[in-house]
Amino acid sequence: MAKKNRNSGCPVSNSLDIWGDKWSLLIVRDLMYEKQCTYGDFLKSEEKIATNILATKLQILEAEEIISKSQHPESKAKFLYKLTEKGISLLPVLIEIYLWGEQYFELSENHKKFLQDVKKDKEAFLKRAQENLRKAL
Amino acid sequence: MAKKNRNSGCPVSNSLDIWGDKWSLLIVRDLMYEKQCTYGDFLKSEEKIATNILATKLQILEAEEIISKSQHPESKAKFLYKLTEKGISLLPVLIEIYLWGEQYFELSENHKKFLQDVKKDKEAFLKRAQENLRKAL
DNA sequence: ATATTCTACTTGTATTTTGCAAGTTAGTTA
DNA sequence: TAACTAACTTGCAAAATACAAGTAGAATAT
Repeated sequence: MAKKNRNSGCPVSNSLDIWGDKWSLLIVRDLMYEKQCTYGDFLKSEEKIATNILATKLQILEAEEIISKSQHPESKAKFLYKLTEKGISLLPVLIEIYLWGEQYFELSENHKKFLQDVKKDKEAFLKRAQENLRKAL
Repeated sequence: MAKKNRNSGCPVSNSLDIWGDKWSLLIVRDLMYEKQCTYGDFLKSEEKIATNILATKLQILEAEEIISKSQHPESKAKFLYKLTEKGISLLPVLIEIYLWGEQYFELSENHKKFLQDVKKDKEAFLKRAQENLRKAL
């Protein structure tokens, strides 16, 4: 699972090479909400990612230093996944995707509530959320 | 090439179902820069998309009303692809991806210049760029 | 202590998507 | 009217995705 060579010179292309797929940003989304997740937590989320895909994507995101993997303080059988600083800096991207999606899809109540919060003051929300996530680093 | 059923309730998941891949946002990027492109223009861009993939992605993006296809005013052999309003509203997403990528990749000179412009005043840039694209609608 | 369950995966295989190379067809240009 | 261009399509190989089942070590229940 080595890093691919990225030489496009375009930051969009290089970024999409890492997390431009159906699942990576959903993993980041889960970590934005939960701060830290176990393997099982990811499996539980609504979109029902297949376990082998999850394993692969977690490996890639860890290799790219977007997430980190650490021991669970209460069990040797569990691991905790968290966003790194590089992952936390993806929040503005994620929020803009939320805001775009809001315009064109029917949302569930919890997502509506989340966006209400975001839209009150986007910059303030981001700052708050990112600071909050940094505490878990 | 029918639309898939999207019922996740999460706007991120629903959005990624449409354009969560390596190529779709690069097509949007090209249209942000160029305003309107022919099929051949897309093929010329740096990342060298395969022609069958391009055809498929253009179809999907058109079906999702993110881009529109119209006759070229000067030739019956050519078509013009443009961003729709739905596509234009993807610009904030694209810009945040640019800004994220800037932090973690080496950029080419033209992308550096572009970002310098963006960073002077992000909101103003977006408004200007979006208004500019709307003129071509 | 040991059998059962839990947690984080891995493996096998089918399906879908991506990628490359080579057509094809209608419209344009020499 | 022949060559060329533009926008695709087709065929096939390779890779990614998806589903189902299995495994190994740690925790829990008996």
